Amino acid sequence: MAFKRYIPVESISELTINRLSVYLRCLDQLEQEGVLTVSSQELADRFHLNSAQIRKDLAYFGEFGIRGVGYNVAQLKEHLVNILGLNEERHALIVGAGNLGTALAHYSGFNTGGFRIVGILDNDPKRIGAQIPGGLVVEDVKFLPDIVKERNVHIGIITVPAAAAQKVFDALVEAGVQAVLNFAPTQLKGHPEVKLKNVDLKINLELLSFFLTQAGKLVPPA
Amino acid sequence: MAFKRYIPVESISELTINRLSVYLRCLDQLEQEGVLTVSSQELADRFHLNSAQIRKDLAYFGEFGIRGVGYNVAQLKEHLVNILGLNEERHALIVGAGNLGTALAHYSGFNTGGFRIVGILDNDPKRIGAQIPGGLVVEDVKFLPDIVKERNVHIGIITVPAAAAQKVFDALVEAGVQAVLNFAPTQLKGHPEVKLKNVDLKINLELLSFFLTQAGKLVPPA
DNA sequence: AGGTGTGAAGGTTTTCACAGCA
DNA sequence: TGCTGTGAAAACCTTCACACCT
Repeated sequence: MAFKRYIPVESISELTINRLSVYLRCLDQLEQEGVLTVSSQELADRFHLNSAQIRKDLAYFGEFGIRGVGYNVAQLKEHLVNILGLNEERHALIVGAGNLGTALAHYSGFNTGGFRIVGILDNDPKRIGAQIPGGLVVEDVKFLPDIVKERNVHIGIITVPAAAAQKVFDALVEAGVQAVLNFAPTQLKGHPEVKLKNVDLKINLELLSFFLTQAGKLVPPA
Repeated sequence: MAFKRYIPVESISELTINRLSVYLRCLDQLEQEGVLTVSSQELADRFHLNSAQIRKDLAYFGEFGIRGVGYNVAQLKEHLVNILGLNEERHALIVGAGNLGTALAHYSGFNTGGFRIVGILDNDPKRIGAQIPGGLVVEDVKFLPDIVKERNVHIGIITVPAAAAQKVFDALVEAGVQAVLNFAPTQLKGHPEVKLKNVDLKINLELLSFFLTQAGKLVPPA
């Protein structure tokens, strides 16, 4: 391997990082099937991806393949786990014990593979004390700062209504959380030192609605 | 307005369509505050967007502004609602009555603003018949084709485990559904005539984990 | 004056295509 | 031979900057 100049991680696109997760899912499946080695072309054909893109994405982080052969499935999987930081357990705290927050608290995807929900908070006395399947109990949001420190929370998850989201975000940042996943449909004012990722589920429905409505139509040009 | 050559809707980026939804949220908020008129610059400042991008996104669909003034909030909102097809009610069917599916069935974001969940299906006898808050009852997935036709389902929502997702997707397509939102963490083989949108919630957590792990680190260059 | 609509410039991401290595 | 890793090209997306209109 030739000498390499190093670049900061911030210069890698989120699109690339998201695809690493996708590759990880694919490798999981191949491993379960007992496949030991896979080429970028096989991966691409099997999972409807682009082989050059796979190789480029991986090349940001090292040289993991063997020319003429491909990638060792187990090894590449481990590399991806390390790159994504999934080797150490991440603690997440949910704020907002409505439908979505409650569902995420016992959603298997959020309690496996390196992640654990360590608490769920609300400000509504009717919700505080409620049992969540999986063992959690809804706690009062006023304890947020203590909980973040005591339970070593890395990631905050906002599932409160839009109007309350900014206050919750500020409180999470103030308490020292480094990363936040926001499900509230509102544009939060960002603290630059905290990584914020917005997920508006309804946007996806609206996108589908757009295609249902507009299919085959013509619109003015750019 | 000058003559315009028309372009197919397919040539407009999903990124643009997603931003239309964001603009709609912003306009909702401005309308609630009683703001009647807004310029692209004001919108951008207020919600941390880019004014040129707002104007370009809107320009795909027509000329909605008044030079020297800006946009009429109520009018622009109505234009966006029409563009996104939210003026007519969209029927969605959830397949998979686990945590996530159940939560989405009574998630307010999925039962307002043009959308209505008209059913939730599962293949597990222990779940079939269960009451969902909001009035739905879990039904047997074997009735999927009939339900799609009888209830005029436009959008399928897949919340089954990854291993079952492809079969559910094929069944939805077979039944005549035109658009599908897939929450299962797997790469579905697409039927080209059906719009498929994947949402893997865990990918977002993994992205945050990546930034927590890699913050400030250096990696080999592209 | 003031803000839209839009060509053109600039930046980013994807894809191509092949040198080089196992 | 066969596949990786990677410059170069192509495609795509964002931002600039200003002509034009109200």
